[in-house]
Amino acid sequence: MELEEAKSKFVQAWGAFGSNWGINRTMAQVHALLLVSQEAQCADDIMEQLQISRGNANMNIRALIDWGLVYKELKPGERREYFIAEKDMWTVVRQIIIHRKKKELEPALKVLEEVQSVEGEGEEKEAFLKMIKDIELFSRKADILLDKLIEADAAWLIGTFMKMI
Amino acid sequence: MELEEAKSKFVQAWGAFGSNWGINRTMAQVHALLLVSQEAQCADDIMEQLQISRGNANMNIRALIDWGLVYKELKPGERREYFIAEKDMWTVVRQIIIHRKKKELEPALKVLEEVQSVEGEGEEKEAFLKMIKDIELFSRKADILLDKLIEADAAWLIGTFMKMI
DNA sequence: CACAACTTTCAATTCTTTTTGAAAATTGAA
DNA sequence: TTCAATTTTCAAAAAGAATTGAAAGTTGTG
Repeated sequence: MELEEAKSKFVQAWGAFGSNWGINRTMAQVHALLLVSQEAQCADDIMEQLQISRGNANMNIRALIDWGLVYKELKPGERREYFIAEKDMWTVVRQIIIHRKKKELEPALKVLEEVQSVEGEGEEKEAFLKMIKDIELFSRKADILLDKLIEADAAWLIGTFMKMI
Repeated sequence: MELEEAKSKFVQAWGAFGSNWGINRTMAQVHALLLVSQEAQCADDIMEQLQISRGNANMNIRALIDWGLVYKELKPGERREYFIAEKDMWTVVRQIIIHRKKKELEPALKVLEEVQSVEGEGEEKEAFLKMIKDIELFSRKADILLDKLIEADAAWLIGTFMKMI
């Protein structure tokens, strides 16, 4: 396989992979492209390589910067912005955890709390409350675990992982 | 809050939550509905409560059965099929892990292996290979960890969790 | 076998999300 | 300040995913 073919295959696969996990396909592709690019790329480079429009490129680059997965790189004497990906995988995963936890797990916990304010009594209500509390317990564990992961460094992570298995 | 209101709120929220994680909204809603239903429900019950068509209900019930999250319950002397949700949260999570791991993590690992067969030499190729191997290493760790989780029982899980934090 | 009760399928439709592209805004240099 | 280079915005269009509903299929009973 040629290098360019391999890169392209990786970019495509990463895009498909991302879209199954609730991450926009193009966003995942831009990220993958920057991961396998040695040089910082500008908007036009990305547009050309992925065959996407300027607006699309811009939106997804912004989102990636917002997620902490991509950085701007300014070249002296150039107006144009260049972009590079965060290449440390543990940092990448950590940033994704931070973002998705805030956007999805925390609101879910909020709903679980809210619906516990259900009134009245009876077997039906008790069964409902038990189920909700069960889910909440599980989610809180996940929440705490993710917090630990976020603040952990790679070495600790590997160590814990080894002990676990 | 009324019990019915609370149930409905939970069902809606669970649906939205699911769709952010690459799980069809209706599938998540059907699952949530069955989770908070004391009695087994038939297709018509589900159609009515979620206001969805027969085809939609059928497809998503099948998918849930396929994922191991819902079971059929046959009542003596009745043709009609009734459905109940798996209510043990750890089993629910485990089933989801099994399903998504097979559908997404394993194919990703396959791509990561494939693109390593890149030919030629040079700095660019080496950098690409390093990045891919890095991602593969990480993914393999996740793969092993998930396997452990799948075979773990709830008690072991809690224990490991406690040690971890 | 014939029938009614129920389930499954799938082409057409609807809904949702993503993408485009041109206009507006911003920026830095002269 | 003006201008050209560049980035950002956003309404409209396109693409993609989910849903409908009616027809076809299946199943158990008499």
